[in-house]
Amino acid sequence: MTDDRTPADISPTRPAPETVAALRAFNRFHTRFAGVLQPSYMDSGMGVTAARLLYEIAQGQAGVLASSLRERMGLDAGHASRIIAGFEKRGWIARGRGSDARQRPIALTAQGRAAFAAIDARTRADTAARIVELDRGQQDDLMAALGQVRALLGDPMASEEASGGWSIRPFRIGDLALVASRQARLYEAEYGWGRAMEVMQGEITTAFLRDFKPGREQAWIAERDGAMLGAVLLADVGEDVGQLRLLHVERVARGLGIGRALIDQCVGFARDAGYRQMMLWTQNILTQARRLYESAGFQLVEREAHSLFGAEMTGERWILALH
Amino acid sequence: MTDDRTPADISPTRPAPETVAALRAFNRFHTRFAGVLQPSYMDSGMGVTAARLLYEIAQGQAGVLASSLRERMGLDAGHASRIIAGFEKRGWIARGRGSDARQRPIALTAQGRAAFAAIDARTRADTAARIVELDRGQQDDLMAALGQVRALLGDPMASEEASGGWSIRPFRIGDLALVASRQARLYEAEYGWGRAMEVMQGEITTAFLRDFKPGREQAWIAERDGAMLGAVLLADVGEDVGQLRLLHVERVARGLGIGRALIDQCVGFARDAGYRQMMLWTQNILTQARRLYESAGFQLVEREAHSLFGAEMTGERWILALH
DNA sequence: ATTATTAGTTGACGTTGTCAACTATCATGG
DNA sequence: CCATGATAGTTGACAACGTCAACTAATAAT
Repeated sequence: MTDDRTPADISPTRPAPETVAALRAFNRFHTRFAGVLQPSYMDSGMGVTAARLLYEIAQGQAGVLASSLRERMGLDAGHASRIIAGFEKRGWIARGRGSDARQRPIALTAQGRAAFAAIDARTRADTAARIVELDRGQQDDLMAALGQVRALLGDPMASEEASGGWSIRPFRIGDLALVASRQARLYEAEYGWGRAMEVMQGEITTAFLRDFKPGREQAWIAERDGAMLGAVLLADVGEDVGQLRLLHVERVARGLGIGRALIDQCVGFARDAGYRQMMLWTQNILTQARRLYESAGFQLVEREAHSLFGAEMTGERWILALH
Repeated sequence: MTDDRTPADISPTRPAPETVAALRAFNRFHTRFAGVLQPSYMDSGMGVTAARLLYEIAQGQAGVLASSLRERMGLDAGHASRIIAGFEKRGWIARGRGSDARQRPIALTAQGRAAFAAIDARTRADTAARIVELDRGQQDDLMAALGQVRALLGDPMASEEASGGWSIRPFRIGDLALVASRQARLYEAEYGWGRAMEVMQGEITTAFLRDFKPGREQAWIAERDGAMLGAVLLADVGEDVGQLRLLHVERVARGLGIGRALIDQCVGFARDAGYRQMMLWTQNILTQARRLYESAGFQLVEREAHSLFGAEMTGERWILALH
């Protein structure tokens, strides 16, 4: 786990001009790409705003209030009112009465669902058509990059979305090297640990892959929409002891309980695999990680000062009995 | 180098539903994020369209024709005409006469440049404000992800942009593990070489890092806006022989001459460092890479059949005398 | 009971964007 | 050279989009 950065580490650096330029260029690109400028949404005969509104109605709970939609989309009350009235006239929605008689809860009719489904299918096909030439691997890359952008730009939806939330899966080809890369950069940025740490991470992941014992060992990746949020390894160190290694959670994903979930996944697997004990090494300055280990039941059994990564610190060994 | 995929490998797989869903979700997010819906661009008193038009005028050559702008932006002739007339009335542009008397080439006046600069600064500040909380590393991640998205979604601008084009730089922390990850996934997707290859890549990069000899060894990353497009390593194998290792170019970046540039960089460095000879191992089925090596002056000196990565293939040793 | 607030509607109105008609110029081919 | 057609840009009519403020009806606060 890689937390407890010192204040200096998280102090908001003023964004670099290149970053700002890149983001602006991307914004221009995407505006064109998404075709937001086009007035008629997918030739459906309604404007983009109406289409977005219909989308919100269709996705949300039946019985939404106009005010909630308006607020969510930043729409003018009058404008929204007219669009909604239009939907009603077309028979797409029905409006009832709420407990509050001023409210007129909106629900899609069967007809409305059909209309939305038609538009939705059209959009989906259109979107799909724009990425047909991407193979499976490139699609994964795309999803990861999209997820990364959303996470970094702070999309509040990204964390709660139906499609999304995060999940944990076993590692696949290329994952472990990516873990090593992320960790190397993360520790460098947060603690200034340099190449020594990077080499160690490379050695750990490569050795893990080379000697991988299916059923006895495993690595897990926490991800959201294909973007890696964290990872952990379980290695067999003999004598029925499993070592938890390379736990980390990306900064953008902290506070979601991912670290704990990864530890639980790891410990659960080890227990099922019949290990007698879990073991891990960590550093005293990784206090957030230490808290996690402690709360998962690990106990500190050994400490040793060293300066493997430049600065002086204390390595710690923690164990957890499994039976 | 990783080319010459068989037809089966590049056959356009039908996009997976998750990918389409992720892209659509991203589109919704970004539409909101970029605020394209807002009618007045940055409270500048003009609409988004006018703002975009002004941007195009300011960015392009002086003396642009309205028709060119219109066509580029997909604008209605009448609409554009009125907006441009508005700019002229405000004194932001001056219109001359072209060789063709129908044309009225547009040029920004000093006043127009000032007005644009003001808006541009505002936009830049606004954009910067949205990413202030990102540290340097996260900004790099963001740029890489943005570049990746643009490349994968096929932004024609992405390749030619002033900011961009691609460039080659020495490796930094975390780069080599990323190279290993990308290569593992690439070879897996294109040739089905599995874990054996992945382990090899991990071993090569880790060993390189562990025994790195500054001045004698180096690795280079080709990138565009922070997104890795390719890489190559130069390793010292003794007796004044330098080995070129792990050359690869991402699919989205092929055909730009990046492979050749990486080889040249590598060979140039080796020559300057005083190596006597360059050497490399490759596989017979990587015909695109072989062509590159050949055109760079390498000569095939040894072949050996093996099946290290599953399928039967022939490993090849190529050398290049440097003096 | 008075006052303020909230959900939603309606009318007036300005802005944005579309379409077609229009002027002025240029290009081409007999 | 003239007829024809295309092109650059303008203009007017008009529909759609969006904003603002006034309005109704119901609820909440005191």
